[in-house]
Amino acid sequence: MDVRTICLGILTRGDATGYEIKKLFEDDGYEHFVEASFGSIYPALNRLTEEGYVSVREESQEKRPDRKVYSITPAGRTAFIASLLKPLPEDRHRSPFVFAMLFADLLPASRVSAMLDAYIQQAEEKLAHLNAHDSASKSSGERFVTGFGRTIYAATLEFLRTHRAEIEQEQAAQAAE
Amino acid sequence: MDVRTICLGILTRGDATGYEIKKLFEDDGYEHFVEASFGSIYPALNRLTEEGYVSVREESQEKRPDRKVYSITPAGRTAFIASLLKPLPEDRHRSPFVFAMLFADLLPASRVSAMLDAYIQQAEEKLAHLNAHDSASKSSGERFVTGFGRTIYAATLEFLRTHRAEIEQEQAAQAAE
DNA sequence: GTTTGCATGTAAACGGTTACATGATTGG
DNA sequence: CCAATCATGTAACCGTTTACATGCAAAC
Repeated sequence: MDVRTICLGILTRGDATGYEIKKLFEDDGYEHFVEASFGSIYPALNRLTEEGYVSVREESQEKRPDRKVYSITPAGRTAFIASLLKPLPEDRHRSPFVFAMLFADLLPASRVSAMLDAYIQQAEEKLAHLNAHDSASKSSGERFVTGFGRTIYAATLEFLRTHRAEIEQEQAAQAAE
Repeated sequence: MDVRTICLGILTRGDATGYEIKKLFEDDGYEHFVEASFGSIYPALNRLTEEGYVSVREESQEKRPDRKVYSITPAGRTAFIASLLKPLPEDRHRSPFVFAMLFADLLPASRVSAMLDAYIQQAEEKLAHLNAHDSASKSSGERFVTGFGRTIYAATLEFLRTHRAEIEQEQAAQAAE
């Protein structure tokens, strides 16, 4: 899913600035599934404007920088929905952590434990973040996605806690050689 | 995790050609966590050779194209382990499916159901692929990773099956308006 | 007084994918 | 006969990240 489509999607929920688009994603916990940086959002928004998929109005603010508030146009809405009707690209998961675990036997036991600790802590934080969100005032799609995220993180934590010993013990054996 | 590091990692398990590196990853089910295409593997291998992290020997074969078999050098092994001792980059998950579910209310009910069906089927296939693999003749790290994958796919399927109605019903309500 | 938040943008660099080129063999 | 497997490689293209530039205000 490219940044263009992501921007259009968010704008179907209401007007927003480029800055807000980024914040919205982070606050709502969707950054677990889709990402975008400012360096890609701003150019995407400019291109969408040129193409007529969004419109802009500039707002001057006191004590704050000027902002450009974007609205999706009917053409943009149509294009967005069309993009969801096309076959979706497959998921991509890249996990340096999992890759590293593959080679646990080459690493010092302390490093493996540290990696596990860090990864577990991150998962806990992400889960807490998802739980912190009130499920009220959300569409069913949003509740579904939040629930999905919670399920994945919970399963991840459960697995890591019950199985970490299996690679940590291997380490102990190695070290004792 | 860049392709260079991935190649080095695989070569710690034994010599391989660029072609085999790709196949190994797919067969072992690691493509769920790390990806690499030929277009990135071959240049990576050439660069690693220049840098002295791997060595090559060319093998002429009858009835098959020539192959270049790569071996990791001591320097490569050291560099690989060093890369796993540095702080790991964070996981990246990009799921066009999850993104689309966020906007289920904008789509025809049939499309939402079709997306769910397709995603569930894919998860089933990936899970079956992981289960098909004998856990014998694997390092503890490999068993750990395979188990982790199984857990995630199982949790995914469980969630989707028990919660899909929540977004499909919304659709029904919309359609009835 | 430094960091954080608000706010937009550009440019270079990067890493990677896609498509293409080549070509023999085996299996369906 | 066609598709798949084996096998390597290049080049164009793509989207994105990173770093930088700017600047004020509020919070700590």
